[in-house]
Amino acid sequence: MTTKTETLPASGLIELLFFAYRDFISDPDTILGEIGFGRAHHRVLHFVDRKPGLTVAELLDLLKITKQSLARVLKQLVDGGYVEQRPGPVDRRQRELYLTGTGRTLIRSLREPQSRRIVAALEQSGCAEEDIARFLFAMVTDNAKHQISVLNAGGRDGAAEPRPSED
Amino acid sequence: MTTKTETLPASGLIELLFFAYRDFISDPDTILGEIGFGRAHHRVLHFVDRKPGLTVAELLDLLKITKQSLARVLKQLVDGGYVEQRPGPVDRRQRELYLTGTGRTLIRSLREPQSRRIVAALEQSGCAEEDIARFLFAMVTDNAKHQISVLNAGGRDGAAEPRPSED
DNA sequence: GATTTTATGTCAGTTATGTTGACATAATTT
DNA sequence: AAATTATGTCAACATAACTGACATAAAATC
Repeated sequence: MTTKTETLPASGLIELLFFAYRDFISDPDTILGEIGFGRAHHRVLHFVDRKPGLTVAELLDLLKITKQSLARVLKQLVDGGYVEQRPGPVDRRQRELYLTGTGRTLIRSLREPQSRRIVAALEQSGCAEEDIARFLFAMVTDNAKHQISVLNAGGRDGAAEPRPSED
Repeated sequence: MTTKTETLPASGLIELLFFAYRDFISDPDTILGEIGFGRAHHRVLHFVDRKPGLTVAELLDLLKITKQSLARVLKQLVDGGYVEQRPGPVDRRQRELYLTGTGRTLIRSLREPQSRRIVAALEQSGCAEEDIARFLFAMVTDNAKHQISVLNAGGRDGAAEPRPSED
């Protein structure tokens, strides 16, 4: 009789996710390192690009970090001319965040290798992007599901975005 | 004419990977936090469990961190009775690493919520585990592909594991 | 109009996890 | 006997997170 080695279902994917995410992140990390930035800057650039004009509070809610943590990287991004702050047109306490041309160039250069890697992986694996998207979407918490929906609904044309209660 | 918004292929997956990995990590993070450990401990526990008896050098190569970084968390894991070190039977300079019963219990409790989340996501998305596995495997670097293969080949029965050059 | 709440910023200290460089020890290899 | 290797350790440092406390200006409420 063999010794029973308890293996949970789908545990192979646990390890694969670790490696995949690590390598997925490494390309932009290299670029960021060269200009003295890190992942924190990357995330800010990403979301400001995804929703131009979003406020500091909205960004904090997406990143799930404290304002003190955000302040440091945001200051560096503003000082470096990657991000612009404008007072909110309706509530002047708010700071709306926008990427500058430089900021847009940087986020594009960070996304490029990631896009390449994903496209290559889709091809190599023969998987459909939609399937992977559905799986990854199903992996996130309900709160994140909602946030992603809002981002994809796109605040481009003033679609009245109802801001539901967030607890 | 509308302003052209450059969007790279598969860029939706970039954001989804960020959210999915963050939420995937959060369950074990909570458990770890309660006993004063972090992700670094998690990773060590995972790989020692995956390949019982692996050496410090092998672990460093999997984690891609320096020995000084590893030393800190490894010491805590050994002192806490989660990991055991035994001199290598053939080369007594090496330290083979093994989980104790406590260590195995802990890594199982960390894997459980992750397994649950993955299983639920597979069901919700209607995706096959094999497809996701193929995609994630395709996402990693060649070096990691090799490491994963070795781990899955399983060093259980003395299969002579050829250790190829690693540069 | 005065008070309270809100959005944001800032100062100071702490923690987790990584880094580099230098050196020590014991065991193996040459 | 000498050199190399596997591991450990000391010290200093960086990044990105954290908590707690307080400041300011604008908006909302009483």
